[in-house]
Amino acid sequence: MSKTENIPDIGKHGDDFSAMFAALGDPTRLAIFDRLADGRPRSISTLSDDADMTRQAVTKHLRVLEAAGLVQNHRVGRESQYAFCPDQLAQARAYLDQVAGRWESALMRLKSFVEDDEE
Amino acid sequence: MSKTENIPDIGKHGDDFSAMFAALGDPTRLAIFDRLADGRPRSISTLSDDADMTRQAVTKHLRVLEAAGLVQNHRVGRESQYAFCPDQLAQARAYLDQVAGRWESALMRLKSFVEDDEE
DNA sequence: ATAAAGTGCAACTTTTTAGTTGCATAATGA
DNA sequence: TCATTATGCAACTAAAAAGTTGCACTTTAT
Repeated sequence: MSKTENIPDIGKHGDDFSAMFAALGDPTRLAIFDRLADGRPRSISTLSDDADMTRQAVTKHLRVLEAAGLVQNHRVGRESQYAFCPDQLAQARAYLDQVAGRWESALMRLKSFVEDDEE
Repeated sequence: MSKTENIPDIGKHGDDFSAMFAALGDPTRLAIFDRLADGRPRSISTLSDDADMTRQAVTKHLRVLEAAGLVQNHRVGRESQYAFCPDQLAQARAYLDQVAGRWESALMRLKSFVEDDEE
């Protein structure tokens, strides 16, 4: 286990993001999340209607999304409404932007290196 | 299975994104991906050095990332170099932006609805 | 009051994923 | 040449995830 290379600070914050990506990493969950992006809260039954699986399965998916902070739940009467929650989405976007930014910077450095080499 | 509500076109493209998110949804893989964002290709051994798991495990993770189009592999001599691949990352960002956009639009509509109601 | 709708909990099976080990093979350096 | 380094393949174990079923409970509508 040589520690020669610089070790990125993943593990400090990287795990958090991976949990959120994991929540989105299931087609059913991503579909639910995508659907809730119109702002309208929906009950579990409503969300289960279009899914080709049990209500219980959908419930589990919703709890995974909730645990990841991607949706919010509040009970109204006998039904529990799940609603889109934009905060974590913003976090995910910020993270991906940051990664893309590092990549761009690396490209720039490589470009200027090549240019320096050519003159 | 009532089809009263409008069904989003997830499944047409949503599954693709979920596969990519799933690839990023593991802390080890996200760490590798994050690390490769500096543009420097690295061999499997190099990437295994800092990981607290077997080289084979890292290899599997790299193949998952490769299958998702997040990294590229090419063999040089006896070692196989894995490099950052920005295309899919851009796709992911675009998708999240689109979702966030839909959410924003929904907020706007709600806002103007409330304003209309108040006057 | 009572049936129906919406949900929750718990136990269970099945499938996938993460990780390991052992062995074989190609490329490199002394 | 021969040891070393880097990798690939296959079989395996262990753990997590996905999904099911059955039953109980609360809320709503008739």
